[in-house]
Amino acid sequence: MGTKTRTFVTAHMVAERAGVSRSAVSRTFTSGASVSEATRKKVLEAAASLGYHVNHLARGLRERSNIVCLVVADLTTPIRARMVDVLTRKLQAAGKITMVINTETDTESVSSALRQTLNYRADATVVLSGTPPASLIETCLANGQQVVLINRDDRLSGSSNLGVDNAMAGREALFLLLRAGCRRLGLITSNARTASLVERERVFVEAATAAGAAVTVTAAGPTSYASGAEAARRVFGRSNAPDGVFCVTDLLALGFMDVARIEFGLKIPQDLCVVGFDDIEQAAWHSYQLTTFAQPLEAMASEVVDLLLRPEISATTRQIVEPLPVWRSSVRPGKG
Amino acid sequence: MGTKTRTFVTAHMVAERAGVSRSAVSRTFTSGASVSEATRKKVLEAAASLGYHVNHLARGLRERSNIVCLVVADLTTPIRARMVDVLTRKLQAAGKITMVINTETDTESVSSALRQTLNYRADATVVLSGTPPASLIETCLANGQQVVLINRDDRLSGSSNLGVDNAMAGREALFLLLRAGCRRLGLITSNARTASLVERERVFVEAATAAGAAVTVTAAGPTSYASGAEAARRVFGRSNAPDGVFCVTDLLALGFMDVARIEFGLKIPQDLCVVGFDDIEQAAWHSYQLTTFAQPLEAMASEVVDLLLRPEISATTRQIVEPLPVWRSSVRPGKG
DNA sequence: CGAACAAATGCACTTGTGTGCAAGCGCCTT
DNA sequence: AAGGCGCTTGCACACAAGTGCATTTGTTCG
Repeated sequence: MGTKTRTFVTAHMVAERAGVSRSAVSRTFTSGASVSEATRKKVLEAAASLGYHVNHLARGLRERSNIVCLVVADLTTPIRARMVDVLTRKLQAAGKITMVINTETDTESVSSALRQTLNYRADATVVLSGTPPASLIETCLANGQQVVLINRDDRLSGSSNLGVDNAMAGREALFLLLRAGCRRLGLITSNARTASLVERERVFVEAATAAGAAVTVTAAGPTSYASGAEAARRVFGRSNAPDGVFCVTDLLALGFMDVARIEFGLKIPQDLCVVGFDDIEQAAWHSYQLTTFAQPLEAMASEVVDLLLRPEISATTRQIVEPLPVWRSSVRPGKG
Repeated sequence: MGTKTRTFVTAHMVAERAGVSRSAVSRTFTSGASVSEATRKKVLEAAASLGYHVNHLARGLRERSNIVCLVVADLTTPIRARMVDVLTRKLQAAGKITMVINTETDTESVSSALRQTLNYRADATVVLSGTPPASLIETCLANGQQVVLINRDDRLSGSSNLGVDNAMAGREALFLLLRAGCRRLGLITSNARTASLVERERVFVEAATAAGAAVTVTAAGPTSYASGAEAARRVFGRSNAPDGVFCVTDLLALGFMDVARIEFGLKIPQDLCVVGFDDIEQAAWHSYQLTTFAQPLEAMASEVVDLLLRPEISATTRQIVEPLPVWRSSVRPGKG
């Protein structure tokens, strides 16, 4: 039976109703504070009847806000959606609340996102997309805010960095394709020159040329299914088409596979082997069965939470986690 | 050159640095307040050199917090990810910041999410998943908070409700299948008895029996690709298998299609017609080309923002938007 | 029964901001 | 030149919490 307040219930109102001081109300909701069982009960009753909820904004004025900001672009992408999902879950379990700032990947968008982060006194900012300018990271740190960059350029100082071992994936992808007997290699990437994508490309190409295999690199647009499809049209429209490709992203791989099979009648893995990266849900679908590398999202999220809970030791860390190879049937098994 | 503060910069520090009163600083960052150009400039310089950012938490003590909470489950689902994407975008454009609370669909999880919402003095809560108890909605409203339910049960009073016309989709799906010449109909749903899913099922089955067509209903698990796949195994393992199915969700449809084609060798749409709902990105992929209904997410998000900007007229509204049929090639075209 | 000690309570201050009110200041007009 | 008017500016309060310190209350032991 809440009386029509039309405004938020305050501790003061609860105190009045319960016939105690406001301090008593505050202590009732603070663990470890000294309140008698009798007043505690009175307060809880009054609070329940009024529908009182502690104002975390006011609490955040004196102590930590318990707010963590997630700066992210391309939220609809399966891998990003999963990152946000896992992170929000783990952060909630650690008593934090998540603010999501949906941005573009350009510097200006990311910068304004970071400023929002400061406006809301977030304990920490986790950047999943885009690359913030070093000066702004500096400002965040100067304000006592932690900054964690995930799969970003690792040369940014001051912040904590967390990323998967892209070099390992590049080498391993090459190994899988060579073992399958592929001789004309292709690398499919996007024209978003993210540090992670560039690294996977670089290592793959370097390792291939070192092994004496030629690689043609194709980038047909942003990191998407459509770009993978378009890349396939370009690649198979030319002579000397590849018989084994490494797509730096699963989304690219799936678009590439669809066009290769449907428009060019190729059989996978008989005529063409494909390796992806991310292990998005769709890679496991019956139509694709894509061999790829899984980002250990759970472990990465736990690592982030760990960093946040020990603010001290986090200065300029660089954590690298190993991607997990997932063998499916888009690559021929090695002989023997 | 920020001095190492290790704590957030306050308006007081800026005032000291600029040699003015704290009020002057506050007014500088409040549009429409009266400040001379000279002091304004001094303040802005001091603020920039210290890296000052207005504390929105403190501001939120007096006025609206500009925080909007999104309560959502199954965030990795493509349709949910898109909803969150579109909503965060529109809310940001309207000057709001989004808090995401990732919950399960059970009542207890949703309830605790709603309480968090109150704790952070959110101006409004938007519920995308699960169904909160009416009493808690009442509490939110009594606290002056708006509640918007999207695609939820519309019998919940007090809140604003927003949803797509599920009945229309059910009827139209039946029409498409009958026109394609399908005679043995199937309905694939999940065992998550969401109001939307139940409604689509109900209308489809009722309209079918009214038209003299038999329908077998199959639910093989939660709303997912795997459940759709499992449903196909059950349906085609029996005699009298359907030649036209309406899957209440695209994800179910895609799993169903994959198993029908790959494990049972059926051709779509020659042997089997499939209609989905949601128009997720994957429905448009070359492997599927699924005929489905698009949720007008942009329009729905705009509607939500509209509701938030006019708090008065929002009491107990029920807005229904029309889903948009998307014809692809998983259903045979009608003759003629 | 009184003293000593522990628990509970309230006062007042703190956090960072916005703003009403009154005072200060300068400029224009009569 | 003096009054008036308008633009600035600072003081003080409000917002909603947590907490140190002093005070009150209650209990137990001598």
